[in-house]
Amino acid sequence: MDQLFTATGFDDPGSGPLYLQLQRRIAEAIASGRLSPGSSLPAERDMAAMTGLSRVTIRNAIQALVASGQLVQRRGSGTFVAQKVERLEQALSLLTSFTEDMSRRGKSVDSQWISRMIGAPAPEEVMALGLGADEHVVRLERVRRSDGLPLAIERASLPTTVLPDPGLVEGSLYLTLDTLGMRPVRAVQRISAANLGPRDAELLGVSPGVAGLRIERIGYLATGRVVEFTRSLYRGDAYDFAVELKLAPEGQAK
Amino acid sequence: MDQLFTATGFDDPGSGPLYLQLQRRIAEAIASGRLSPGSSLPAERDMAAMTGLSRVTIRNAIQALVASGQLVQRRGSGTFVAQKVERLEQALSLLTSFTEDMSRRGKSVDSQWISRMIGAPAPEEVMALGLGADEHVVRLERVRRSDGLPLAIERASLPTTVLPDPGLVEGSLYLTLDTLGMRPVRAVQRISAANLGPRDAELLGVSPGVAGLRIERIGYLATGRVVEFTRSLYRGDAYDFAVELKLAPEGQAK
DNA sequence: TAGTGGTCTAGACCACTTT
DNA sequence: AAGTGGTCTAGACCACTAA
Repeated sequence: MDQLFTATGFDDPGSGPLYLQLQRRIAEAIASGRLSPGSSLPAERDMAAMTGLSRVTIRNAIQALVASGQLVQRRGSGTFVAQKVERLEQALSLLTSFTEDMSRRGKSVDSQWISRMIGAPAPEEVMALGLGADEHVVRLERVRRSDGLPLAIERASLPTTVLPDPGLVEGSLYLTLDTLGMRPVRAVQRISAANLGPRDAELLGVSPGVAGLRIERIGYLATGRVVEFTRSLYRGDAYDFAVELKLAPEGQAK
Repeated sequence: MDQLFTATGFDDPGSGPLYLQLQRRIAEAIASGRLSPGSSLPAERDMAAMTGLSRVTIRNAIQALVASGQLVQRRGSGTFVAQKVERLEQALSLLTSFTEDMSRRGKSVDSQWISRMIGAPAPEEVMALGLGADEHVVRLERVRRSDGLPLAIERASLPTTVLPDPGLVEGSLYLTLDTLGMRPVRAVQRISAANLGPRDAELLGVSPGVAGLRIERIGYLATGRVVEFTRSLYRGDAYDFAVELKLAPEGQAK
């Protein structure tokens, strides 16, 4: 960190904007390990003094690194190199719950409940769950953590006819459904990517704008009845989903 | 747009930072349609004069909307509301190529080649393709577009023993492999989310930092031989991947 | 209380696009 | 040539955290 923030080497003409030059310097220092995870950077005002740049320029350089999750800023405290997050991989070919998936690979799992409630369904929920008039839904909203690290936000909606009481779910949702004879045997998922909003980012402990994996799942019983409608948001830097694809059988091709 | 940028209504105490208040105003105007896709916003200096805020604050408000793809800025030209992008959905259960997938739903497909070359494999490629010593790889890099809109960047690597000449691929890679008797029947994909870097964002016509869907695929012949290693980056706002999951058969459970 | 990041300002010059 | 976004500065006050 000693010669990282010097005034030397900032020659505008060839190397682009100053804030990008500084950003590159810091990114390389992190990648090379010269700045190790958890270590703190100098205060913004100090960096400005050391480099001869203005504080606004310093902030501009830092901003992208915060947005991409490489740095973390805490007001009143400082700027720090983010902890490395081990990237987990989930097989998508099998229908397993978060809890089962994690414990299979020896990770601890816990949930931080945000809300558990019964209410009138939103139009989106009526559609997804195929609800009749005056049917109600149970909503379970929680942050899923593994080894203490927030990995995903899970927002599940189920008809009260499937899950009468949200208090029944403690750990695994699928385990609870199992005991009720309501475990889905089939599910359809839609996967997309989106920048995390401020609220979701805070729940996951990352900066707003970081890329997240958004997954919508509708689970079915063997009878074809819909039992769950779950919207999850995974940290993009912490999760891989693996899928195995097969060629369509000749007769089935369309 | 007439009363969108007035000085009224910016009372700090209750509503948070000024730039967030303005950002919210603009986002709502876009969502409600008062600002329609393609229409231009006033120049930053004009917005500053109209609202009584400084230009820096205006830029701060606009920045997040640009980062999330709702606005587009063009130097020397202006700030515009982004065109709406129809969200496409791809079934992941079947092994199909981009070209086949798109034409099945009646979209035009074209590719913009970035490079087609033969070279020595990178370590990553040796790993994925299971290459021997002095085997070479064909690299195909292109931007995939549908109806003229860039949707994905595709970077494919194949052993020269599978595809001797990159010039053989014009449209669909899988169609070309088909004629060579080298079409994969099975593939494994890994899906994750990442913020797009400046180069990839430019190729896709979005702003750096926008969330993208990253997909790595390894394709196998019936014999088990690896034929392709493809890394793709999809626009997160334009693509959904759909997957159907099934419960593990009892006997196969582990 | 001292130090940190968060916000905000007024003004400046540059690079680019449009006319 | 005029207008636009892109970059940069010096200085200020606020909100939060830590000792």
